[in-house]
Amino acid sequence: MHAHPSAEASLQQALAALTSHGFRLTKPRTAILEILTREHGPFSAEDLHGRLEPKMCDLVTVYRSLAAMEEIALVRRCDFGDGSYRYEFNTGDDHHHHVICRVCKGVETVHLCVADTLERLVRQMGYANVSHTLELFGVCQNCQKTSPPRDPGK
Amino acid sequence: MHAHPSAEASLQQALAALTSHGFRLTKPRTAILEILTREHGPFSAEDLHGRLEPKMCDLVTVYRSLAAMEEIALVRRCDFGDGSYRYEFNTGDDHHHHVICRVCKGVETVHLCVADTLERLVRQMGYANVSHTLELFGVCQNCQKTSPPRDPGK
DNA sequence: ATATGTGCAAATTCTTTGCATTAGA
DNA sequence: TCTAATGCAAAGAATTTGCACATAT
Repeated sequence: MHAHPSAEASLQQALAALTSHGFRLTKPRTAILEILTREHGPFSAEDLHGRLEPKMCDLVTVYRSLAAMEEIALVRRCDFGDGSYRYEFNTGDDHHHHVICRVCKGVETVHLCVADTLERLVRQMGYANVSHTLELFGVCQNCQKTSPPRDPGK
Repeated sequence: MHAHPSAEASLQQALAALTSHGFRLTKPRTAILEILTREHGPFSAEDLHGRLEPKMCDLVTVYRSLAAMEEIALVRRCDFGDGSYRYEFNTGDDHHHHVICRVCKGVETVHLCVADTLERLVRQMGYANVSHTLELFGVCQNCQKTSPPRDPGK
């Protein structure tokens, strides 16, 4: 049972990327990447910190590690608009988006992106280096059952 | 020279909406709505506060006013992922998105949305009450001229 | 050996809250 | 009048920074 096509391969690749960029291979960084390559997430810094072995490292180190990894595009930082960031391993090839349940905060992945049209339009407007963020929100099936469909909510 | 088709009309409508929802018509609220209906923004709370007459009100009041207005859908809160929120008047009828320049932080509006396809897909996945956020980022023409196209950016 | 990484504490930034005072309706 | 709105100060939450100590290369 493997979470990803090749979690192990991704991990090795990621570790190599770290060193090739002049970053040192430390226990916390390795541990963080192990989690990120095995489970899709995305995880908040605190989530991640909680999943690490008890005395692995300080929360600050998680933040700093993630910052380093984002710098070299090993991780993507997601913003679900709830005041904290989530991080996920950046496989590079699969551009995808998330559906976040407003109730249980669960996250599913949508492997379809339609923003290319928009990006093209924006390039035509004269912008360079165009990118985008797109997140979807809703109430998942489970949560619909649990609480009757009230709250037309935000 | 009018910024919007009918800034004045929007303002009156907005003020009416406030009272009809049991909110009182105060100077700060009126002033904030004047700005929001005249200029598209979106503005951060501090932007707005800076545009108000010197002693109009405290920044806290701007936050509280915007919260009230968002509650009754008079304003939309945007998240550009830079750690602060921007607010814009919600005309209701024009679903649009923004292009944010990474360099000068300027904002343009894109009157085209392609996320309907995605929303439909997500509904098919079983989600109710589906919505989305979509923001575009790039480097505007001006900023491309100013500084040579370095920084492949975030 | 030596620069990079880490822990701990404190600073920052944006936003929200508590409470006494002021002012709409 | 009488409740809702405001100002000021302080609390909160997430993230970042400073600095002495520890550690990967």
